[in-house]
Amino acid sequence: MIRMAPIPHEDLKNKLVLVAVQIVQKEGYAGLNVRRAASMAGCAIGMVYKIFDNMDDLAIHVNADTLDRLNDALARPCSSDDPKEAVQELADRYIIFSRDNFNLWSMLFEHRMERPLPDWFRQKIAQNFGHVEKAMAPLIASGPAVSADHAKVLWASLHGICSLSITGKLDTVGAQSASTLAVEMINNYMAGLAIRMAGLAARTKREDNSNI
Amino acid sequence: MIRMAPIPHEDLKNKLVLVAVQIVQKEGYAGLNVRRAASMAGCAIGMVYKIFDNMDDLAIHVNADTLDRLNDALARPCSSDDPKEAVQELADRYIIFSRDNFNLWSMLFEHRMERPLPDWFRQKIAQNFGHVEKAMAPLIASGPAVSADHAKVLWASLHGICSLSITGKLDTVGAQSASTLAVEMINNYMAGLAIRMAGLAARTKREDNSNI
DNA sequence: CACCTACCTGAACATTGTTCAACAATTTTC
DNA sequence: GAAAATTGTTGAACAATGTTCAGGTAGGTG
Repeated sequence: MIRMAPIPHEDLKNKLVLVAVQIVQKEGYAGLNVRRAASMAGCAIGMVYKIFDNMDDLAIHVNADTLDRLNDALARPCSSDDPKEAVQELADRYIIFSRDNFNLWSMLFEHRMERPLPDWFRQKIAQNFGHVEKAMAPLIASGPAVSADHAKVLWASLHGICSLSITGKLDTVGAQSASTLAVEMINNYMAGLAIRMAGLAARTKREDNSNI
Repeated sequence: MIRMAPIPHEDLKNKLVLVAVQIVQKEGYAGLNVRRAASMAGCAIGMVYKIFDNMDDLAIHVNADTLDRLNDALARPCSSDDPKEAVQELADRYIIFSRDNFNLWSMLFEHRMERPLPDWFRQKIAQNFGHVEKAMAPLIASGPAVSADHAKVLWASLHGICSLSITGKLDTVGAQSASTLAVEMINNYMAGLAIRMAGLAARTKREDNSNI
């Protein structure tokens, strides 16, 4: 029985996630399995189970890495302060990311966990939403709670468009049309939102006046 | 070797899809496997492969059945002729369907095919979109092609909201909030669309006048 | 009745996730 | 320094899956 020199678990964990990401990137989630990850990381099968609860756990860590990368892409400051422009730019970055990292991005949604997502993972999701919230903030009069809801709507919608479009369920072709549809969605949503916000502001103002 | 009386393949095909639907309905896609489907349908494992190319093929047929049911739910006439009301009603039905048929609905998106979707399956998807297109048609001045795009945007967005919400990736709870977010999305999108349509109409009218 | 053909069967194989008894290295004890 | 105890690693072995195909069965044909 040849035995490897013991490696700090933290290092092996990083290595395993790294090779898993490489595998998924190249061949999709279907290409990922214990034996391959173990052999590429240079450890025994059993070690994978010392470090992760199971393959699902490893998969979650791959997804976490993807969310981190996506977060990096969204964290760069937008070129405009205008909410609509900024949101549009973020959407573009999202679409580009989903195209350039198709397999990893797909896995984020393909892979359904039986258990509820761990908290640290949900936080990474929230972090991504945060960028949209921030870009929208100037537009929303009613405070950050409402702003968060609008960000969720926009981001979930964007995801839906991206998802159906790229998986060929929209009878359209490729990321180009995802982009077109996303522009349409954001344009109309933001326009409608602006109108309704203006209406709200006017009503509030009238009420203020009548209170004097 | 006990041998069953020969059954017309069409009948066995229907039976296999039926039991597969039952399995997925009760235990999710993960609970579906050849042996179980075969034993529940009262046939040998090999027969499944005589009738379907592989498990993927069976899965597609389960998904097709789900799309048919969803289509039935959407096909009922809406209680209002107003596009916004009608679309809202369709969205509600969609959300209710996704909640009541969670496992089957999930499978529609969980299950990624390696090959492009067969044409007859894409047609079933298009059929579903058709209901939204029809409901929106009165609103859209520029003809059915554009109307189809708007329907796609709305429907894909709705799917995104539903999907992220129900799978717990929106930090919200359950179908109730999916519904709230969907209402918000449709309200704003339709409002924005109405504005921009009005703008387009006005511009077109001006151009008509200047041509006289 | 003997043969043939078509078709159904399930044992067998390959590939996976997962476990755990055996083993090697290191540390502790005397 | 040797023996024992502890710690940590290994990969064979198990169970569950998708898939195939040699072999068996029933009905048709002469």
